[in-house]
Amino acid sequence: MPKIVDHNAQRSRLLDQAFEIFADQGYAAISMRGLAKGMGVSTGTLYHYFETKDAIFEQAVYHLANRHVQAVLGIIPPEADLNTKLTLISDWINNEQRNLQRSLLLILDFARHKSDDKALELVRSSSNHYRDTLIGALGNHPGIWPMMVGILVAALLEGEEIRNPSIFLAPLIASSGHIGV
Amino acid sequence: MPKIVDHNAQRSRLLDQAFEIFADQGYAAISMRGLAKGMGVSTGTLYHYFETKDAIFEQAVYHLANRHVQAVLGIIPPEADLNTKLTLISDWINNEQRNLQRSLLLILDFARHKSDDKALELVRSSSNHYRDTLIGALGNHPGIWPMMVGILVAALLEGEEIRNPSIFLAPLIASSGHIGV
DNA sequence: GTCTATATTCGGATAGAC
DNA sequence: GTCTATCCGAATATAGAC
Repeated sequence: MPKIVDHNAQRSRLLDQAFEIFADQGYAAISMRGLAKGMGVSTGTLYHYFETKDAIFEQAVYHLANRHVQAVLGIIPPEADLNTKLTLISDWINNEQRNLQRSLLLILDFARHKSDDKALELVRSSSNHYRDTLIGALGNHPGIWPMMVGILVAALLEGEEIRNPSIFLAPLIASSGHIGV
Repeated sequence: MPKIVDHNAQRSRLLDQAFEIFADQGYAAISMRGLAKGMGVSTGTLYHYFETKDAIFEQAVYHLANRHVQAVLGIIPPEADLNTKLTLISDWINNEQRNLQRSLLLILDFARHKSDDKALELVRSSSNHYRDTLIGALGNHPGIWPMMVGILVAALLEGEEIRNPSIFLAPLIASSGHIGV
């Protein structure tokens, strides 16, 4: 009988590593050899688990988006009131800001360099995944998604850490009439 | 007699061209040779006007930031009321969205690849230039800057055009008690 | 033209479950 | 010992720089 490894778990581990490398170096800058070396496997192994370099990238992005989304869903009790949910999400953003910013930069970098239809679809669908999760948790208040994205990017531009994102998010929810007033 | 060209005007023209090329290809991807070729001048000419590739990039970014800022200041009568100013800025964002997004992507791309102190300072100071202009025109309402950035980036992610940014900006101003209510 | 570097392929080596 | 998923890395083909 053949050597058995948990194919899915191994795949998942490879995707995590691939994401780190892509996020550090950018999509175009890293070669399959460099990728394999950085992951401690051979190019052959990489092709055993994935079709192409594009496929690795695509799946790595989705993989991390899914992990993020699951993490948010996991910490938000559906029956909690809006104020509690807002606090929980705000804390989560604080803790995950580096990773969220890295994801965002990687996606934008990818969209910049590869602007064919498939690439744009990847960008759109992974960003929608984040957006829909946020809206699902806090409700569809106008501007909550651009504000969320802007908080992450503005912090990058300032070179500072995000302190308390709920300061900016709360008024948007309040003005829709669900909190305070 | 030496050939006379308006040194400043020529410089300015070169910076505009350089920005377009950097914005299209990214900072790391383009060589001085490629830059010169794309601008239709020799590398010698380039080095006559600028010290290094870094210097060209830095000045090109500042040059465009200045142009944008001056454009905004030019269309906003200081004595206009807040609603009028908001409408004017909103229209301007609509018209300039492509260029604003390109600037933003270029700056983020640069910050990603060169993260030494000088690079971070360039990022910070050019982004502050935009932010202070916005705040100077509309007032320092909490969240107005991240919202502005987020509107631009979220549109990139969705692959859609920005329609009416004032929908998102107005409530922030209103909730500070200067408009409506 | 040469040279370099890339993505992808392929024949074979290895590990480990039976 | 047998069998095969897993893994390797040299080889291939192709593209682009110079």
